[in-house]
Amino acid sequence: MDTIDTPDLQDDNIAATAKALAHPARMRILRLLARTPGCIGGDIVQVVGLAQSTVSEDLRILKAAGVIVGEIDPPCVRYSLAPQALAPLSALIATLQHTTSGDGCCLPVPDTEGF
Amino acid sequence: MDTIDTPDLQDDNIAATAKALAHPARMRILRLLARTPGCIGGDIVQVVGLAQSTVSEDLRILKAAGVIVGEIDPPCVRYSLAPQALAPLSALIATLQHTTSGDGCCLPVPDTEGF
DNA sequence: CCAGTAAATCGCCAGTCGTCGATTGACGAC
DNA sequence: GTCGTCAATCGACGACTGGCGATTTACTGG
Repeated sequence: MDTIDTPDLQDDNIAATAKALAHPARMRILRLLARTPGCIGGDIVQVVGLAQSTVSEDLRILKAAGVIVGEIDPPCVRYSLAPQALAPLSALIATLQHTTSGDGCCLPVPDTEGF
Repeated sequence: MDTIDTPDLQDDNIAATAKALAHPARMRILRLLARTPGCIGGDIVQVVGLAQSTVSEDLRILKAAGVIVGEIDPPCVRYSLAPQALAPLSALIATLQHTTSGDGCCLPVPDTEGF
């Protein structure tokens, strides 16, 4: 397994992506955006049930991690997923899963590199 | 109150898994274990270059998240990956990545169009 | 028995995170 | 010009995390 030889620069990037996901509220936001691409900030505030400022902060974090994008649509802002940002993390997880197991699902390693 | 989100109680679990990955040192440990299954704690301390107590704490976190297991081999402890713990997180990421593309796997993907 | 090694745990500190209310900024409507 | 709405930002607070050294525990070997 030479494909996983510590390219340390990517580690921080991947860790940042994982950190963006590592919060139930942000995960809810991502799920919501997966179901409803282009929904506006106010809707997200309703769904996650936190203060508007808190949700705005979470959206900022997700935007900074590159996993969502915001399109200004004058009264509001429409958010959507930017799933290509998940590719490095996905590749790492696939590598870890690939080492000793082939269980779970039908596809062994999804090729997320050339997405 | 909320009407359109998933009733999935695994959100906290997935967030905890992501949190365990969301740290460069722990990511290094996982990469090392992918390369060298069954290596002992002392080797991990050498590789990550942090204090023994810090590495032990990171190993505890990874163990608590279920992504590694430790087998006591009396002078030492041998650690290995437990990649099946990554499956829920992997499934979530796959869902997010495939919101608009669809896939032939067993995961139920919400119907969305427009990519 | 005691000594040695490896891992886990403890106590502490500094830094970051999560959350909130309040405020500000942008922009269309009137 | 003024107002209303929505999002972003600010300031503050408590809670948690990451890191370390020091200590304790568990087990083997003499």
